[in-house]
Parts: sequence; structure tokens; C-alpha cells
Amino acid sequence: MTAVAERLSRGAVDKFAARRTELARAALQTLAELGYARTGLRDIAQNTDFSLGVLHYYFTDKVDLITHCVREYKAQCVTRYDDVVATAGTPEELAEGFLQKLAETLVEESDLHRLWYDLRGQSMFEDSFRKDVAEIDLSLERMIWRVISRYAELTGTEPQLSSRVLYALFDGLFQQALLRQLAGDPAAATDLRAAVVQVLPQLVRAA
Amino acid sequence: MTAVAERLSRGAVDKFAARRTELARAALQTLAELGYARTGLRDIAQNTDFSLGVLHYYFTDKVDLITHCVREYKAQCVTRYDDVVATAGTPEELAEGFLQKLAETLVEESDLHRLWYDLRGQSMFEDSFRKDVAEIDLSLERMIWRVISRYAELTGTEPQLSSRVLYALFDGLFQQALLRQLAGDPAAATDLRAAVVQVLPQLVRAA
DNA sequence: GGTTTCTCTGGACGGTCGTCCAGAAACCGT
DNA sequence: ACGGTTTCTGGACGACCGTCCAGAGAAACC
Repeated sequence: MTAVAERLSRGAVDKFAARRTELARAALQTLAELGYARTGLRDIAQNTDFSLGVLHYYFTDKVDLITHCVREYKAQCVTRYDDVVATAGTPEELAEGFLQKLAETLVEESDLHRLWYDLRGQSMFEDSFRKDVAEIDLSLERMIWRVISRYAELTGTEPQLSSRVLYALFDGLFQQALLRQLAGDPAAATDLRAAVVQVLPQLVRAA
Repeated sequence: MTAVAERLSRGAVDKFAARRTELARAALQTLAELGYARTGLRDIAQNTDFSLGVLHYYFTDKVDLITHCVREYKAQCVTRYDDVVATAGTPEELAEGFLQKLAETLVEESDLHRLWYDLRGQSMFEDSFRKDVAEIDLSLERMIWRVISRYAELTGTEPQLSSRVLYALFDGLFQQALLRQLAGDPAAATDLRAAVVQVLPQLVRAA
């Protein structure tokens, strides 16, 4: 049993876990800035108030740390559209709220999103990430499903495609928009909105 | 002027360029196996009949090598569906041929495809790759466009979405299928076929 | 207040990385 | 057969990597 696991299984988990989260959050920021391939533990430590050693004190190894980063990322973004879904009373309102958030996060959190695609790509090579990445992908799929199924409900229609396919389509649109956003294309967000506006009505149809 | 550039600008380019291509091809294979983050120049050299030094003899640095890998990749896959497009006489024939190739490459060239997504992800962090990646992405977009516009032609309809949006949608579908394929899901290819069959007819409509 | 436990530091360790080069080997026209 | 050029080798270089630890400092407990 590692020191970390031992520590976690004991009583006062709160403070220990809190610091882990704090460190994971800092690591997330550094990773989003540099990318997985170019981020070392020293880069991460330098982004905190602590030294390199603490990372090994709170995490067993690099994989453990990055796994917690990924979990932190998930917590941060999986509920992004839930407010909109909960409060929208008309399909137009829902669509507009969804589009707004979509374009907003594309521009303002582009670094975080590119990290997600980076890590999902890593999971195609490294088994250690596969499980967590797959879990997050599923969470994102459900997030999209909540939006679309609610949209269908509000329009009195039903989704014509499975949750999986719907997510794949939106993910493709978002990823292309992100590429253009990061390349400095000022029209990336606008074009993403336009694309979704075009696609959205075709995904649902009268039951 | 570097030694490599000097060599290239002279007369007998053929043999030099041929070896560069040979090395790039070997590098491509190694990268597809290990991924960008875990592939060193020594791994690549070990996959050839030569030593580490030759890599620096034929390429100025790692970026130069990988750039040529990416170009090699492009040459290898951008014409994948052109035969089908050229020979298909009916929409059904085209759709079936497209689906066949799509599922085939998903299974048999999954390593190469995951490398593409890996490198495209890298281009979100590293400027040096951005230009080449964007160019290949455009080539792939046009590849998809040739398929879809021909499909529309054969059905007497017209594409309802722009080339860019169409590519983003297919790319999303393919990437999700690839993730499942690499995770060992035996239904990945079948499900991709099913998804495309569902989506394809919705993308074109009577002019 | 003394002692145990938790937290953190700063540096060391072996290993791998990209880069570079002196010189051997192969190839060339003459 | 020979001198010049191209091609290739094998190893060296400094930098950076993840990991680990001895011990300093802080906190908690008796």
C-alpha cells in the first residue's frame, strides 16, 4: 500500500484531499498552457506555491496526478449547459442559450478544451488514461443528450439519432471550431454558431 | 543555409529525397505505434536499417522529420475514396463503397489514424505543426466533399451544408468510432456504418 | 512542553532526450 | 588505383525527465 493510499484510507481525508484538488487544479492550468507532451512535473510545481517534492507526496506518480487533473476538468465542464436546460421555456430560448454558452466556452476556455482533445488522443496510446477518458466522454455525451432531448421536448418532436451519434456530431463541429479559434480565426465562434443553427433542427423530427 | 537545404537545392535530388521519404515512412510507422509524446528519435532509427545519426543527416531536426511524416501521411490517405467516387454509377453503389472503405480503414489503419488525431492535437499547442496540419485537414475536407457532392449528384439533390461543416460531422463520427475501436469494442466499425447510413441521406436534399 | 505525526523542502539519482561531430565506410568520376 | 564527395556510424554533450529521500519545519496531541 502506498503512502498516499494509506493516507487516504485514514480518517482526516478532508485536508489531504483538498490539497490534492488544489494541486490538480494548478496542474490542469499548466497542462492547458503547454500540452501533455511538453509539461513536466517541474512546470506544474512552479505554478503552485510548493516545491516539486509535494507532488510526489500527494500523488503516487505522474499518471495519478494527470488522472486527477482529468477528473477536475470533468467536474468543471460537464454541467455547463444544465442551467440553460433547466430554465429555458421555449426551443428558441434553449437554442440561444446553448449557442451562447458554446461560443463563449470556445473562446474563453480554448486552452482547457485543447487539453481535453490532447488527453483523449493520449488515451488512444496509453492504457492508463483510457478508462477515465472514456468515462468523461460518456459524461459529455450525456450532457449533449440533455440539451438535445430537452430541445426535442420543447419542440414536440423526438431526437432522430442516438445519444452517441449526436455527441460525435457536435464534438466534430466543436473540435473544428476550436482548431480555427486557436489558429487565430476570428470567425471561429460565429461560424460554429451558424453551423449548429443549421444542424440542430435536422436532428429532431415529429414523433 | 543548413546542410540539408543546401543538399536539396543542388542537382541530384532524387536519391536524397528518396531516402528522406523512406525514413519518413519508417518514422510514421513508429509514431503510429507509440504516439508523439513517447516516440524518440532513437525509437525511429531502430525501426530502420540505419543509425541515429542519419536522421540528423537527412533532417535538420525533429520538427523537420515529423513534418515530413505528416506529409507522407497525407499522400497515403487523401485519395482513399477517389476510386469509389470515380467508378460508382448509383448512389447506393457510392454509399456502399464509401462505407466499406471507411470501416476498413478504421479497423486496419487505426494506428495511423490515432497518430493523425495526436498530431492535430499537438498543432493546437505547437505553432510549428499548425500550418501543415491545417493543410492536411483541408485536404481531408475536400476528400469528404468529393464523396458527398458526388452522392448528391447521383441522387439528383444538393448538399445542404458547407464543405467545412460536412467534414466536421464526419470527422466527429470517425473519431468516436476510432476511440471505440482502439478500446477493443468489436462493434465500432459496424456502428460507424450504421451511423453514417442514418446521417448520409439527411445531408442532401432536392435542389 | 515535549513528542509524535504531518507537511514540505531541496537536492540527488539514473535514465532518456535532441543535437552534434570526428572519422570510418561506401561511392564516385577520372 | 586514387582523391574527393557523399553517406553513415557510434558515441559524446548538456539538458531535462520522473522518482525518491533525508531531514527541516509546522501542527497536533498527550
